[in-house]
Amino acid sequence: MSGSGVRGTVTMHDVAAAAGVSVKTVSNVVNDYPHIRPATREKVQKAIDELGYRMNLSARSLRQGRTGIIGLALPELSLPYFAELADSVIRAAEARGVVVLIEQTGADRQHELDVLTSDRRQLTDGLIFSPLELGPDDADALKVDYPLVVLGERIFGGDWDHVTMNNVDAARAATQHLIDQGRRRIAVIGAHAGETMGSAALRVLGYQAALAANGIPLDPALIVEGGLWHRATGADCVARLVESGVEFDAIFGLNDALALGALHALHARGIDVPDPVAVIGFDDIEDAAYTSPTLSSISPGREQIAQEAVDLLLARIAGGGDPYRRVIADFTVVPRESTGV
Amino acid sequence: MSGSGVRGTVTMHDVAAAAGVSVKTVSNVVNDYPHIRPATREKVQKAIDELGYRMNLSARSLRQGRTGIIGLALPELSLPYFAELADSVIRAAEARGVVVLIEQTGADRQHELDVLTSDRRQLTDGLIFSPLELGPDDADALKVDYPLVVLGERIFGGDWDHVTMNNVDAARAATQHLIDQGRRRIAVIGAHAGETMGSAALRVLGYQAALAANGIPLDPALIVEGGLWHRATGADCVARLVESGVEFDAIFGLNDALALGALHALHARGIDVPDPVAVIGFDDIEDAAYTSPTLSSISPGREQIAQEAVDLLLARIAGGGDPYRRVIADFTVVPRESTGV
DNA sequence: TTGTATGCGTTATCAC
DNA sequence: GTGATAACGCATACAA
Repeated sequence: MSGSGVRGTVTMHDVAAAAGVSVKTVSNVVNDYPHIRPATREKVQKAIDELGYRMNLSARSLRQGRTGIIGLALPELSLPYFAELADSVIRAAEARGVVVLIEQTGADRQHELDVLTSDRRQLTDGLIFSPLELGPDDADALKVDYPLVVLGERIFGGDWDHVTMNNVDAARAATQHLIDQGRRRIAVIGAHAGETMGSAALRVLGYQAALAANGIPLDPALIVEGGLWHRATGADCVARLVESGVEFDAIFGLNDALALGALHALHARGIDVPDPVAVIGFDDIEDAAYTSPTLSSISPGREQIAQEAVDLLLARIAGGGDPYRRVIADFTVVPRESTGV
Repeated sequence: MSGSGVRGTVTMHDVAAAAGVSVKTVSNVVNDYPHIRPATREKVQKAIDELGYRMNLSARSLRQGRTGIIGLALPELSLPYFAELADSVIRAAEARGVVVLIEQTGADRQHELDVLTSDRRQLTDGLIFSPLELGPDDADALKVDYPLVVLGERIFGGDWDHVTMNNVDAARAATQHLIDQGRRRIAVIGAHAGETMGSAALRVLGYQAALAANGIPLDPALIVEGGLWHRATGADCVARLVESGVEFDAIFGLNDALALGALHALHARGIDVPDPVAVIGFDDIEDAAYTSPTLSSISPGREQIAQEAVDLLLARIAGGGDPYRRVIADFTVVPRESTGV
């Protein structure tokens, strides 16, 4: 009866006793230590099976100083892009034998700072961090003493690994796509006024570059501010755009949630898509393929980002003092009905 | 220099030495033990701050037999309903001082079974489990020796806590809502043929009950099978429905993803919503408020489900041998444009 | 109110 | 190739 059904009761000692070996030998077996006599291994395995032994991971963590858990800090899972990113990160982690602890920062600056120094960092071997509010001034806060991989381009050049995409080029490509469809009065929604390094600023830069490359004058009235990149913000941006009376024949949503909100607001006002107004988003979330009309977007290579991030983090955890790396994921333009393709 | 900046190097012993007390006293302070002399507490706190002491959670876990982590097993985060559920669970957990480890089962039966016996269960104090494939025959697999809260109504009457909603009544209300708008030929998409206990079966039951209560004959041709409740499945169901040539003036998507797929497929065929075809979904995901037209749905009290689940699990972890509970969350009908309201 | 000593289950360092 | 034993850092009887 001993231990059967009672959680965590069977220890290596029990297995060792049952198999007539020492605990070290049991440890060797469960850890696939190379030099074990087959007969010994078999004997131990038999005892393990019969007793239903499960390793106590807390004990192992204490001893090794590692938990086998990695942290993933992101704004919120109810934003489809981050839900899909989390999905990919969890899959990548599972394939590599680690599990993922998710923390939501709610796009709150203080919360983003807290997550870096939280007690929970004790529980994880490293952190994949996708900040939304921290900026260049917070670089010091990111100088932490555990393995860290930062997603996005908000903060450059620190002592940590970085996985991002080329926001400028991708936004330029999105804008160029609209221009290629004959659009000249292209509004961009979700801009962040004071920002210089965030995704918003970089994507607006790409937008401006595309206009310039095509000799299209930049009209500041077409750049619409919008804080949180939620659907509601996108709808609100379009409302303000329409009320302002400025003419436009296309909208570039700085992410898909904004673009979805835009589609909704345009529909509510009886403005058809793609004519007279074309719409493109950014992120290529699953929704984009199912809206009416379907939403053109930029696919940021989410799977690649997730895998690179996990690989970099695990390499860092494994202890390489390698130079910090900066991985730039590929993107592609995904044309759909909302841009008339 | 000792330990500063080097992770995990400062222990209770160091703090005790610095403060001139014993480790037990340090332990008392960090655990808010009531009877400590203020002067002592202050002295210890000062040493903690100066040394930058952080408790080693692995050591605590080993000692206490608890990790402070709860597991959440769900099909996949890229399904919006589950992403939003995870969001709510993480918030509820955080408010109660525990963190959440998410595992995706991919709606795969074997994977759902594996998650119940995985090594990872060693890492969590309990599990909130949302199965999609397990059925009544798998009840034995759910007889586990750790705290478990099951979401949904797939498996009844075991020795575990249960949080669900009244699927039958909710589906009846959804159907009744369509009937109230004058619909008589109501198709339902996403049905599961052999199933008797799952959400699909229960919701179809509610659908049938509503028809019967209104004297509307049941036409089997209006019940469309659809395995995975993804958007693509919803689109496919509608395609088959249209091709079958059967007349219909409304569609009840057994979840919102199916309904979104249906909206997409109807739009692609030039069939307007809500006239001639009204559509209602189930789950009330955020998307529903932003589709064109907006999607009527059933709100399942997701926040309530998450909080109840976490509370039940923590109570069970805390050790109550209380009788197993079954919590039924409230639902509401949310009428939007897709049903002509 | 605080200190001492022991053990949680594992891995690692040595011997043998 | 395998065994004895000492940590890992904390919580808790038990003692004082």
